[in-house]
Amino acid sequence: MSDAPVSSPAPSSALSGTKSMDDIMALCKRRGFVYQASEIYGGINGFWDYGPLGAQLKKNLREAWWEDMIMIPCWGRKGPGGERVRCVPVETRIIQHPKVWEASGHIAGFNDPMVDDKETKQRFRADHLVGLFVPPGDASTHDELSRYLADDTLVPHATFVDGSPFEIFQRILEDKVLRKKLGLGNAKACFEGQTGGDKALLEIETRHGQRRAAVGYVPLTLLQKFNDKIPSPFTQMAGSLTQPRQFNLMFKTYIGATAGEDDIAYMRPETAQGVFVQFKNVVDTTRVKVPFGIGNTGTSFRNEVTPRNFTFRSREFDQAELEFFCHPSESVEWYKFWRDFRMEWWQSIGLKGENLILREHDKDELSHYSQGTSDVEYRFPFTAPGFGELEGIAHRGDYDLTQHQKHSGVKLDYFDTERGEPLPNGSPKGERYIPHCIEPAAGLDRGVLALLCEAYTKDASRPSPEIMKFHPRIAPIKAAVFPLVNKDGMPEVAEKLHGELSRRFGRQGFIETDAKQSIGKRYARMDEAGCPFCFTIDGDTLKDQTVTCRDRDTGAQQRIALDQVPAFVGEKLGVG
RNA sequence: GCGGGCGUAGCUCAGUGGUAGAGCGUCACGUUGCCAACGUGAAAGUCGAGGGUUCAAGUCCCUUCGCCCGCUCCA
Repeated sequence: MSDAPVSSPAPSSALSGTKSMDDIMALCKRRGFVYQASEIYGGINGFWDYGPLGAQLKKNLREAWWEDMIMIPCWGRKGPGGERVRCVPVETRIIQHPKVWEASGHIAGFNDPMVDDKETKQRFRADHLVGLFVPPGDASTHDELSRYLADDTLVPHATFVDGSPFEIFQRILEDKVLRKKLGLGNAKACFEGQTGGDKALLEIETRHGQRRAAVGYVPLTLLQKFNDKIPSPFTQMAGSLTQPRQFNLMFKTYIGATAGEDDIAYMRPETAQGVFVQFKNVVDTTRVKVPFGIGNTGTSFRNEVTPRNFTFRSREFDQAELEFFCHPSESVEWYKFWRDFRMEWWQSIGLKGENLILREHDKDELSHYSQGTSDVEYRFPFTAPGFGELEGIAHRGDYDLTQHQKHSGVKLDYFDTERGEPLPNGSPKGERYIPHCIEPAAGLDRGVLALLCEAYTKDASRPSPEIMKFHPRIAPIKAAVFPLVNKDGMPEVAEKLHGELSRRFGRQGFIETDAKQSIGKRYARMDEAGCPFCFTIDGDTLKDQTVTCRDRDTGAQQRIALDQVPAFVGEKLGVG
């Protein structure tokens, strides 16, 4: 932490789980952090706006990310190879060629058909439905049974959703009670060695004698044709399942004024693909050398099934993503490097303590192409005692560049002039490869929400019980200047100091001043808004040129020289 | 999409079918001597929206929208 650019506030010991989300939401509205979108029209489900303080808070978070990831990556630290980390930005469009989303897998992956069981009110993904298929005639070979699964002609004898075909297969083998319930006699595994993840073969006894049966995924086409005949996985009764319904998680739009079906485009569900699509241009035009990163920030859209939990699962949200490209042999080292740095970074802006965790995904949780994924997770009041994801750091291998190379027909490999056997003239021969990619992908709106939840503090012993303890670096209001009373020359001194602080720090956040009402009330207002420091001009200021500096978190006061105030603020904000 | 809860001033909430209320906050004026001080005054509401019952609806009924909680979902 010694190279972190700013000093840290006192760690907050309060667990998020003990804070009230209702209180936090009320304060967010009252102080202008978060408003409901389109509120005067009744609001619109899944969308939230930021008020003045929220907008500045989010801007500070985005800029902290930009500074520490792009301009001076990792606070100037060296990467695993001993060189400084190098990153460049791009800014890519929300709307891309529709093929981008075919290549990335989002159009397929974000269109999961769902089925509801009308009896039990349960919903499941249609492609998770596993059936036990008992053919009417004899089907003794793997191929013959497989044909039934692909044929869409055989209605399953029973269905399941909580497991892979192989797991269901094992359950049927081992569970006598289940077999009885399904009207089956003895069962044993057959075709040893041919059982696999997506189908498995059983030898069973039924009323009609010895049969061979298959366990496999129920094809979608079969569900559409026979869904009134397919038994519910929850009751094994037919007739209670709905038709498979598309849940379109991609936002669709139309390009051009005479929009028709040919003009369909999609709003991006993540900013990362913009980087992969421009990878070749960045390499060709900016003299970057692997290893290096490309950062991209901006708005993304997902038609969440159920937007919930304040701004946590909004349908429109901002991301800050870095795609870091490296040689395959160094990728695991870089993955660990970024994983650890990103955790440290969130801690550096105030998410201290046990509410923040780094969670390494289990092997079976990983995408098929990933060699490692970690989440930085925060214990929100609404997830406690569980955690919600703020950022995912994924080892994506060469998956994305390979996909786009395949779909676009454009070569996306990289010629590394510093690798390969030395040539007779001493220079390396060079090596051509598709770089591996490490992706730290942060949610900015979730980050803001975590900062709000972490900052929110209720302290009944204080005259103003609600305090937003933002880290000075991200606090939307940086400082406030008050005349103790609105006379005797104090307002003039306050005005001068306010002007000076505004000139020096007004780019980082608001500098407030207020001469109305009691000093306690003015302090209290700043506590709720999360202003870390208040400077008060009093009678002594006129005599000895000192002011009171009041600390938000403790309420403690110290006197400092009037002309030292800008230096004091600069040091606390880390901008000298 | 299902089930439950809620929706009255900026916030927190009272409100028995019969005049729209309180506290806090906000603003103005006065006062002021370091923690939501005090006094006086003011602004602020289509009672979420639409329809119905009634002489009369914030209150009863129906529909709808939004928020919260639990399911479901989150490549």
